[in-house]
Amino acid sequence: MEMAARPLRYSREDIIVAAVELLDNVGLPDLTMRRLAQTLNIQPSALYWHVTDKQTLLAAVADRILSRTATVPAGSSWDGALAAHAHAIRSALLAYRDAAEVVASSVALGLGGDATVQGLRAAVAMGGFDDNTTRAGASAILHFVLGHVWNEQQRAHADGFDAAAPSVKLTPTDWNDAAASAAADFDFGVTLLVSGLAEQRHARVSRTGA
Amino acid sequence: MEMAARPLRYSREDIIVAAVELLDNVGLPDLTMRRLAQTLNIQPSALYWHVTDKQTLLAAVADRILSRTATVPAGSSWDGALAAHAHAIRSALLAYRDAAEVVASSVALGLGGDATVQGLRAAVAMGGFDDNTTRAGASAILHFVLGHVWNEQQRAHADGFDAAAPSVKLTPTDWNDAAASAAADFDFGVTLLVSGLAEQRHARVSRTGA
DNA sequence: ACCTGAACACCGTTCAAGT
DNA sequence: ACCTGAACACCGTTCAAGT
Repeated sequence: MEMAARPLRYSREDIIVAAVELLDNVGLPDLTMRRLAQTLNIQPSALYWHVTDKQTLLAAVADRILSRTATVPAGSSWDGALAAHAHAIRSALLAYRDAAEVVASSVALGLGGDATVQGLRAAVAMGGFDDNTTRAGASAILHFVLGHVWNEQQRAHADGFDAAAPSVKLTPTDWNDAAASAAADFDFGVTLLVSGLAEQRHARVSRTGA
Repeated sequence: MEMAARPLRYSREDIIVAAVELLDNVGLPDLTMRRLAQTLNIQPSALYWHVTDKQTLLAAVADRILSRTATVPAGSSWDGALAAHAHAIRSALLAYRDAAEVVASSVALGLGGDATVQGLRAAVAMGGFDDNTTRAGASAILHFVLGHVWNEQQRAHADGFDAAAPSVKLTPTDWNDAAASAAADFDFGVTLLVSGLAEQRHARVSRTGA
């Protein structure tokens, strides 16, 4: 029901910001080019002056959602920095509806999340690992983070408005428990990967290029 | 160009099998209800007598793709069984185009992959971990596997038919190298999680329910 | 530089009706 | 029990044309 008059002209940035907002309001399945155009009071075709296609727009949306997670907290241990980074990514994703799915898709397509990957690698590299280990370790962490939060957000949406399994009816108290155990499970997964990496460091297994 | 006459009547199983085959042939974006109906020589609406909607069909497709990975190899160590299971899931996914994306979506939706999750948990449980650790550990592994193979399959498709980054032109030799290093990275990720779990076992950290 | 208008080639899903 | 025919309410994208 937004009736604010539109500016005479939009920038590409405006389109991306509006897309992030629409994503958060209606979810990924309803984030369509036509609906986005509608909220901006322009024709659908006008969007294609600013972005080449929907996939590219979604990649830009993903990068914007992740934009505050690129910096590595300096002056701490590599394992602490890595865990902190993983948690920062989770927080950024939880801030927008369906964000994990959008980011996971863009990352899989190789279109987004580049700065975030760099940040994770930087944290791993602090541990003095070789390049291959750094790359593989960072991407293992990223995959876990995206998969976990994707599940988390999907369950939240299902429990919020769906019948799901009619046998288990969730009360607000259960909802808090679910959120707490999701956070605990996330932390556990991160710990698993970080300590696995630490173990690798101790074992000094050679992992030089293919 | 299949011109084989269709049977008088299809079963739900026939629909699922045809969907898996179509997925492998044309990929997920082109796996539409209308196109599936076309390959079966029936009207699109006829599909809805067999399945309630596309989401449910895709969940059934996911379960079928994973169907040969549910059993735990008996008589080995828990960590060996777990790693073997992870590799079995990867193999099953690599057998069909875009399989990782289909399975990841179904798992996130909570609609499929149940038997596979049970199998992973059974392997972890062999290590004598408590229920929470078993659940969280198994799902961490599954998230990594799905994320990794999703990337792997997406890159394979991009390199096969796309311009991608015109700066790097991939030769068949590079293609082999890429496949080998993908396998190595996968194995490394699995090792990270398994050894992280082993470490947890040694440390005997209490992780009783929320 | 930025947008409109109109079209193209599609989607998933429902539902009465047929056999 | 299984399928047809026809419709509904949408999609993403292109492209000439306007300002």
